[in-house]
Amino acid sequence: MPSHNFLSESEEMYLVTIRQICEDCIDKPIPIPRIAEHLQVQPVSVNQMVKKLAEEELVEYLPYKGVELTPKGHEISTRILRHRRLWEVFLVKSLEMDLDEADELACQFEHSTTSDLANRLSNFLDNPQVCYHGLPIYSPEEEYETDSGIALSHVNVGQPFHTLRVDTDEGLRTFLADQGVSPGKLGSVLAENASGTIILETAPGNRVTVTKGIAEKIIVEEQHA
Amino acid sequence: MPSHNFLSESEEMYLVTIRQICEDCIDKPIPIPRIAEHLQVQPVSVNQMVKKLAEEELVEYLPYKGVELTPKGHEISTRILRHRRLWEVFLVKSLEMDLDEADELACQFEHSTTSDLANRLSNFLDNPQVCYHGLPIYSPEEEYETDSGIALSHVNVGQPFHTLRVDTDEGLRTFLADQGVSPGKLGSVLAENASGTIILETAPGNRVTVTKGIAEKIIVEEQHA
DNA sequence: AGGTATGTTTAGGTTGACCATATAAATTGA
DNA sequence: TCAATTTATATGGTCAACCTAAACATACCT
Repeated sequence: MPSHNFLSESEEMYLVTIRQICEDCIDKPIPIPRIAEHLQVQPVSVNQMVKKLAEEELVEYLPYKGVELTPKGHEISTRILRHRRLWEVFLVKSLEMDLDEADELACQFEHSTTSDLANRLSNFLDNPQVCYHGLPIYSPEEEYETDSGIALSHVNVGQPFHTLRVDTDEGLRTFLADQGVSPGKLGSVLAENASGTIILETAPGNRVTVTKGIAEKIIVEEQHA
Repeated sequence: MPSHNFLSESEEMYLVTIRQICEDCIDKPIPIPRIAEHLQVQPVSVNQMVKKLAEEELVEYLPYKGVELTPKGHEISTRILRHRRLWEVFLVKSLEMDLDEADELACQFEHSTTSDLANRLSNFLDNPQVCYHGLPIYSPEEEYETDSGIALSHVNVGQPFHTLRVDTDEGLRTFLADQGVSPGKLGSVLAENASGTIILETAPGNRVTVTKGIAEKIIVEEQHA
């Protein structure tokens, strides 16, 4: 039986954790031990919680394989991440907090944040598209984003694009964000060699070279007209 | 034995509830059933929690009489109320939320708010002195406020003053706030009759008449030179 | 002073989120 | 293919915060 839709803080944390591991590494079913590690909790506990979430149809669980978010679970985690990142931006931008402290607090606030509050906050902050980690702040509509993006490795030379996601680890993401490759930003493909290495231009005169491997993790949308 | 000083959300709620009943009505020891009523909880539960709080030396419990905050308890509840009211002001002033919704949310946020965050928030809001209910936003120093105020009923005719607190029920407090009698606001005593009824001036030409009973609940500080 | 209403405590139960330990099952790789 | 490793589950325990029901103590009023 489904849907009270009253999730505990704990349930919410599990959902976003699963979602974030997903964002980081693409390989679809997330094994339970990885979740345990992220949450600093014993695998047993994750197992129990995953069962509960599966009953509520927020995740699908394939024993010995791992866990995947259902559309419902995806939608909820998207909303929570939106809330978290909006708070992060507020705390850093308006209150000039440390990014680390801001993250910790945002992580608390996200659970008591209603959609209405999030919208007001977004509006107050001039609708930021990206948080201070370069991760996207989803808009309320795209709650189950149909993911129209394609990998940068499949973009033709000369094609302008804007970045949707950067599905890499934190370090690389930060590096790329510094180079102008982060959600919302524009760029174009200048050249590509036989081995798949790609040269981008992210701003006039600012060029970035990435390997094929990395280009596969950069999800973009082609820019037309 | 005392002082981890890690209070659960629940413990914090009990402390501020006791504090607020206190703010509202002055009669010192708060009976357990009143706390239960405020928190919409069974008296048994309050009893248990009060015992725990007493062990932590945050309240003093006199069976069949009631509960009083210790200085430590007072300090903590003051800090929490400061946090709550700052959030309330932010949500209403900056995000234009409904006062009711703002209160509900502020009530959640207060528990994850550090003093540092509160100070930044206060600063961001231009250090407001009063929340939208006309209740004071304590400053971090006066954590155990030595309560220098005197009752308005003891102020001499002609004496200017500023209001510190209005220890009445919500309805009356709102009425008085509308008339210019709320924390931080100035006024002076124009006249007093034999039965103790007092006439105030809160702004040029704006007069308010209050009974002796009410004047006893309005705590002010005399304004000199 | 005594009896009732009110307040307090005891005892036992529930739920949510975690834990440890032990056993069972599946995957992996030599 | 079979042992070694990894992963899952079953069982039972803790702790916090609540609950009900019933027993008990006190206060207050006549």
